[in-house]
Amino acid sequence: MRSEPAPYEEASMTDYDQKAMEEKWQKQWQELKIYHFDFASRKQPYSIDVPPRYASGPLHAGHAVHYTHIDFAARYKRMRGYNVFFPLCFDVNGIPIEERVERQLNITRKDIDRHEFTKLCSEFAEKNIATMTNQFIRLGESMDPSIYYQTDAEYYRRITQISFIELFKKGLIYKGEFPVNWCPRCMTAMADAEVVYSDRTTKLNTIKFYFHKSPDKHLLKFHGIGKDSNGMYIEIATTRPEMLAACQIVAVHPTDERAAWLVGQSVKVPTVEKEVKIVQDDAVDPEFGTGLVMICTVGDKEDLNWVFKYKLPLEMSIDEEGKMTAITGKYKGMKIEDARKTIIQDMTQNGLLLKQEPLAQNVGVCWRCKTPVEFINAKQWFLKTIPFKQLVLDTSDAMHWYPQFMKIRLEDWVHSLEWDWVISRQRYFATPIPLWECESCDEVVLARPEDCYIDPTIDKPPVSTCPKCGGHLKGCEDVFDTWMDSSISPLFNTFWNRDEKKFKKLYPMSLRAQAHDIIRTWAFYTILRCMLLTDEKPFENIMMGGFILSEDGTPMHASLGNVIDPLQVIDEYGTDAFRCYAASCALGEDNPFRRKDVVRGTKLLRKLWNVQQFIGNIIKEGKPKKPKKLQDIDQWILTKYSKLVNTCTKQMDVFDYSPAMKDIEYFLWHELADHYLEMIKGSLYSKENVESIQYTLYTVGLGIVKLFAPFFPHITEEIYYNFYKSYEGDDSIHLSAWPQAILIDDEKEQAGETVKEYIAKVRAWKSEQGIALNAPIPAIATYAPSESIIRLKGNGTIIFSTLRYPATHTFIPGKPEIQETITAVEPVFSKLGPTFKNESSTIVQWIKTHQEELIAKIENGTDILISEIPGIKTKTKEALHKSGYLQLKREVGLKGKKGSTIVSFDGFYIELERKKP
RNA sequence: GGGCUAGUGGUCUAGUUGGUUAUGACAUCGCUCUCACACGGCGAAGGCCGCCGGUUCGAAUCCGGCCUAGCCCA
Repeated sequence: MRSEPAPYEEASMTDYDQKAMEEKWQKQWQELKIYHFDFASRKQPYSIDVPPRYASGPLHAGHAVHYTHIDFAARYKRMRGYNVFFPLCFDVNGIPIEERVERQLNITRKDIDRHEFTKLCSEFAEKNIATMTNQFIRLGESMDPSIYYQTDAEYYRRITQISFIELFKKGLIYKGEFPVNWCPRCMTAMADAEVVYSDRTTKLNTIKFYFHKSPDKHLLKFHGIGKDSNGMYIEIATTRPEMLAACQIVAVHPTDERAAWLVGQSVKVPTVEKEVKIVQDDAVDPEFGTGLVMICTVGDKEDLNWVFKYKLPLEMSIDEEGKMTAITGKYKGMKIEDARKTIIQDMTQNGLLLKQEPLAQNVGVCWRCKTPVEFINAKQWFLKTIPFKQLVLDTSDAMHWYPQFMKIRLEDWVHSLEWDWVISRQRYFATPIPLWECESCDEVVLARPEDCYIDPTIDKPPVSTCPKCGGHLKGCEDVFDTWMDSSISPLFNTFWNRDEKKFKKLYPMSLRAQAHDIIRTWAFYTILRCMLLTDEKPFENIMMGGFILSEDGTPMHASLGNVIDPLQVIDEYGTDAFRCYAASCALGEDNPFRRKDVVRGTKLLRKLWNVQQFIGNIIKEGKPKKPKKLQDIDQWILTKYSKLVNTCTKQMDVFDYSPAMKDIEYFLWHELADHYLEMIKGSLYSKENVESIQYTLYTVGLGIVKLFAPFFPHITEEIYYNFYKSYEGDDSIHLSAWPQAILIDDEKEQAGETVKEYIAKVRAWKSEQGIALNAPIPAIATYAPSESIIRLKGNGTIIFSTLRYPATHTFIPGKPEIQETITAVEPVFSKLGPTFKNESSTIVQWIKTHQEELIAKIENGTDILISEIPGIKTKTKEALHKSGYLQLKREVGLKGKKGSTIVSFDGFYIELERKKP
């Protein structure tokens, strides 16, 4: 059981039902189609390359926050007068969907007809799309369904295929070999997602590798080096002795004491006629086995990294049936397990095996049959990537990254690239690769672009036989990596290859929004593909969302049961409140889900609602006109408001939502509600300066609703309809113009601040004294420096009515005749430090320990020369107090004039009639 | 193992051209129903700013090392 505040429905507030209100607007916005991108518009487009949501399941809170961040941008830009392109879209191709379908139905894709299977995948995805479309609406996202797309539709796959054909014609596509995860039992290639990990115990075998040329005997003092009648050898521990034939290299850690002697030597691989070199490498774990590692192609993923680092040949010791290949010599054709047993027997007989010990191991196995996964070589299609590293880096430099540091991740990734992009998959549910191959001569026949979308497993090639040798043409059964589809989203969105006019208008797109986990995929591949096809960057700005973790700070995982359903949160607190949490997440940073911030959102919304009720009541007679003269306090709040508009606009421009919302919130809650509204109430009830106040309240009230509109679309729309729409005329606040600064007057702002502080201090004092805030105060006079008195006098009405001062109260420049005592003397560090450097700590120490002496001297009007302080060598004639090295803390004695009491706050002294006993 | 990011009262969080007295929220404890809001207002208590070292007169802030967490490493 959670103990939580009562749901908002039970709130005692009248006319405020967030849930009903949100439903009402969600429905109405759909009917009014207010988020429609208008191709005919003359407004400048702001186009957003939205992440097409992957259709493998419903949205969780993390997705909800990401899309909400994008929605903030869309709504803000709409109010700034842009024609916003914000498509509703889904990514549908790919392995994860295949995998979910297989698991759900407990089948493999090979169990049924290929096209039957893709149909099941499609149906599965459609259900999720329907669910998510509804989720987007409930989240208040302003996506436009009229520019909808999904990546598995023929209209989209067609563009994927055409883009491939163009790249092929440019000579950027080639066929090569590449290792894939392979289940030897199911005889199928596997995605990483299909590999599960399982703990099992295996045997670690320590094997002799003889030196090619026996080195110096002193090496024998090191561990892992031995000698027998056949010569000197190194000891290597391995769990996969059957892979010895594929051994390419032996590695040792560079800090290993043996490294200097071993690196560069050659050793003989047991059981096969082969010599390999010893190298040093950081990735070796010196603690594992003997600290010497044999690197095979390809035992595991780590081996693959070494293969590319040292450019080793891709030799395979295991074939697709899980049998040993020809390179293993006498073990050829054996099953893996049998080969391992036999080779161990052989090595034992030949004295090559030193020891065998049990080892707990975490191995990758096929999720279905639990057979350990192997790597085998498969024919794959590649897109040339390595030659374009610099092109991608230059392009990323030409874009604005938010936050900036995310660009470093892309750069790191690009620098670490070792091989080209494998774009083919041995899969079904994805875009078919649009080509045929000759069964006799391997000639490739491409599809004609005008024939796309095309499925070579069904459709006929453009020519009936191989143009080269007349052989039979076989349709390509491989499909594209899903990133081949999604990495052309900017091209699809902008009508590339379909409508040159629209393309020119929309490309490059204004904004790419995505999360940081797919920088190396989506961001990288998009930049690469789009540059290769258009020679221009795909977008101007890229905004990178962080990760949303579960409430305890761990990542959300279905298996951990900690996935947060945004709709549940919305059901409980409302969409606008959820969006308050979303806004509180800084861009690019990982954030745990904070229920408290949602609850806080409900409070903020309520405050906004209440303030607007108050304002609405005051402006109900009509749209106030700008009066000839605005009272000071109105100019003060208008200046504050204008400055808020300026900072907030700057923040929204760079997606700094969290500080923007905080600033608006602070203004609303404190400056406007706590101070301004309280200050003007008195005038309002006594009908003074009403026009000035009405104008100010209308301007600031409407402005605040507009500033909040991108964050809280529902409540702001409701308030707009209730109080402002009849005067403003825009059909929706979301179609209205973003506010502008209307008055910046620093002098009036200062005056207002003085009055605000004065009133706040007196109100706080009343509260402390237990005096009701609306009770009169017997204040006789206020003393303050003359510039403060001028400011206070200029706002006399406000002060008298707010604080309920008697009409006889007067403002007097200067100080009253009171007893003022110095209570403490403090050093001014920022002045002492730079002047006296090393000696400043001595001075500070002395000040702290000689308080009474100092206070006495200062009160007498004398001072202390710095040179008088013991231990000070600096020659200076400066005095501590007069030269400004001290700050005095004063207290006002309560003994004022007869019959009165003095209260003081910094700089103000208020003389009060003494309470009658 | 590598890259990036974060580590601040019980919980969450703001805070970089270095200035000694670190922001706010939630929770806790006082006081207070005042004509938009008691789901409000006023106030109090609560911190070796992850750890260690360095630079500096002075470090949450700059530098180095370490620990912990998140994402990515085809």
